[in-house]
Amino acid sequence: MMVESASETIRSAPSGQNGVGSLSGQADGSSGGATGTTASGTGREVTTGADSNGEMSPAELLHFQQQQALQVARQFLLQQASGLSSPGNNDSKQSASAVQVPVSVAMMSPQMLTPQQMQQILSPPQLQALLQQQQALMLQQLQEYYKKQQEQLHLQLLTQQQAGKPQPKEALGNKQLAFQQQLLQMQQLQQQHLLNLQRQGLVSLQPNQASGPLQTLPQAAVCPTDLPQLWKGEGAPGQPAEDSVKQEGLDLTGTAATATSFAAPPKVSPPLSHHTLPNGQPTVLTSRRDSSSHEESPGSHPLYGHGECKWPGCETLCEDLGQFIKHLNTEHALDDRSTAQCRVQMQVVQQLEIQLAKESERLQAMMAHLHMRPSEPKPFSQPLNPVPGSSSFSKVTVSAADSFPDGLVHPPTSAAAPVTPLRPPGLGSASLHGGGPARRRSSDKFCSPISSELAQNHEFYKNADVRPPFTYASLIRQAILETPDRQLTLNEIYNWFTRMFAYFRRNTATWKNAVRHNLSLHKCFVRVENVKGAVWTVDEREYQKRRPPKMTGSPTLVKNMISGLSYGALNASYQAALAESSFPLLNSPGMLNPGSASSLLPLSHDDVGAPVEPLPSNGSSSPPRLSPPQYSHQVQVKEEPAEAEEDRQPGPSLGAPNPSASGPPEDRDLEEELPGEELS
DNA sequence: ACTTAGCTAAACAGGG
DNA sequence: CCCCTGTTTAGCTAAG
Repeated sequence: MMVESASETIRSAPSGQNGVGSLSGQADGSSGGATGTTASGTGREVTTGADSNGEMSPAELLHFQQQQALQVARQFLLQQASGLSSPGNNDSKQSASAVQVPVSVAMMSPQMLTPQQMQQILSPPQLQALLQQQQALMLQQLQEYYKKQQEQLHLQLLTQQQAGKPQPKEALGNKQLAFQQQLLQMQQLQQQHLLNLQRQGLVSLQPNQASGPLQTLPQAAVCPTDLPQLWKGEGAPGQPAEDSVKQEGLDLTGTAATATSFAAPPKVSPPLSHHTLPNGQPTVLTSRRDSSSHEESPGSHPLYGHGECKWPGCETLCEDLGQFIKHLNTEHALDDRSTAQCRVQMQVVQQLEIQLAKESERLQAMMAHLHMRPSEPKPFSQPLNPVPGSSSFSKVTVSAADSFPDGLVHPPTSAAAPVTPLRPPGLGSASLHGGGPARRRSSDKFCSPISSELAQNHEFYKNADVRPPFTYASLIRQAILETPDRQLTLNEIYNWFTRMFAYFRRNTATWKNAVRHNLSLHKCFVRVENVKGAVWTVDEREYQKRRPPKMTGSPTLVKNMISGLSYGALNASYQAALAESSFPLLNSPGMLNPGSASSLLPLSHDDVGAPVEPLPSNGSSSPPRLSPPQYSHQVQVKEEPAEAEEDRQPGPSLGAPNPSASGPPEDRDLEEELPGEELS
């Protein structure tokens, strides 16, 4: 009894790490604290600084403020540049979790909770590519922006000083006002970054924190209507030109040359995919038209859904599309307000992108830390395809939208808008909800053939401390089936686990116990006495027995899968299915390109939980299915165990290199090590 | 509400 | 005695 309670606590710990269960709660609390302090701390400094210095001369005051602001700005830059290392990981979960992802999500949704999960979804290469882009962009932007700001501030300062004395109080007041505005802008910017940091950084605290600091800002920042002023007229006092300059500074394409002190690592290819949008106006127009023209063709409109207007902050009910259109034209016409809102939205998107970039960066760091092998870098080299911002974190969006201050003009990065299903996590779905311990049952069973997922991401699992979305049983089976003779000693199974998954390099007592437990518990695992000792084999029949019922029948599920998957997912699934058999052979784990996948021949599909396998007959259109019959797969006999299992293996046939009977168990170890998977 | 599957913890036994 | 391997029981959670 006592023990039990103890175990309880213990258990909770690990699960906590997984972080799934506690997504929002935990995230908010912990990370929030950490980041929050920093963030708000800095933010306040600036603010208070300004307030408290009332006694100084105006010029001094300004100077002081300026210095402070700049300092803060620098800090941010630094943080941005180096802060990736921060271990925090919650925030991503949070954002992800909260989201109500659109379509694509259906498939991948669950995954995104943890950063790890997110990573899973996005696939390392994608993340990396994205990350690189974003990171470069971000740095550039920041650099430029801050530089401009500095220039501007100096200019103002100068102006003020020159005119200072003779100037009447009024004038000075105006200038100060203008300056304040600028400062404000800067603060906003900072806030934004803070937000970012918070989000990415770790935990979240998002809600609280995010809103916290922002709220401290003058409402103007948040108020859409005021936004235009900020970017349009903020320079009022004096230099219209400067405004534009400033804006451009943010522009990605902006001359990189400007990058000075921070010499942003020019990594990545240039700012590629982003187009420059000089000002808000054009942008607005563009985005608007775009959205209306491309997505909605039939009777729908991207801004219209569930009978209401989805314009940010507007939830006006509209009975039909026509009415909505009317509403759109009247309420959201091209005016300052709409423009401002649009800009805010742009920022939201950008923030998301930045966040994604950060998460990616973190992933990269994690992988690096885990000795990602050199081969990994591949992704980097081809940062080309601008992975469409897979910004499906709606939660973030929401909060951001609400509170986002303005201050920057960014390219719309249209990419982010259309949430494109990055990768069919057909597999990943499992762990999605899988909170802590892996309640991945569903995925395991239906949608993700373990081998396929592994094939695609084994590199990832190998290096990232992410719990694989499969049950122990399926993993064990996979381990066994992967070997030529389809049998493994317990110790070999352990080795496989640790070799294949970074996750299983920790908490060994726990998972080993689980492995043993599973071996004993499930009939599908047959222990065979061997000369050398005992080995474990898989009784496919038994194994299949236990899972069939699941999704076979559920048409809805299948449907969902299909629809949710979209072609991309489908591809993946299909690929996965194909890949299954040839797991070891797969090489490009992280990437999914159908093309290559198709090249693989479906040897057999052993897989696991394969969704469809059990009931091929169900007429439903199951995407991935391969010909059912052949799943005889390679399980061929092992040397002596002629146990029950072999009934069904038809024949060695297909590609399985069958070592067949001859393999001395002893060697297994060796063999096992090298086989394909390692080689990849 | 109930059942099932899966995970974790732990006790226990046998063998080396 | 310790460790490893297996087996078994129990509690808990998520999902159906």
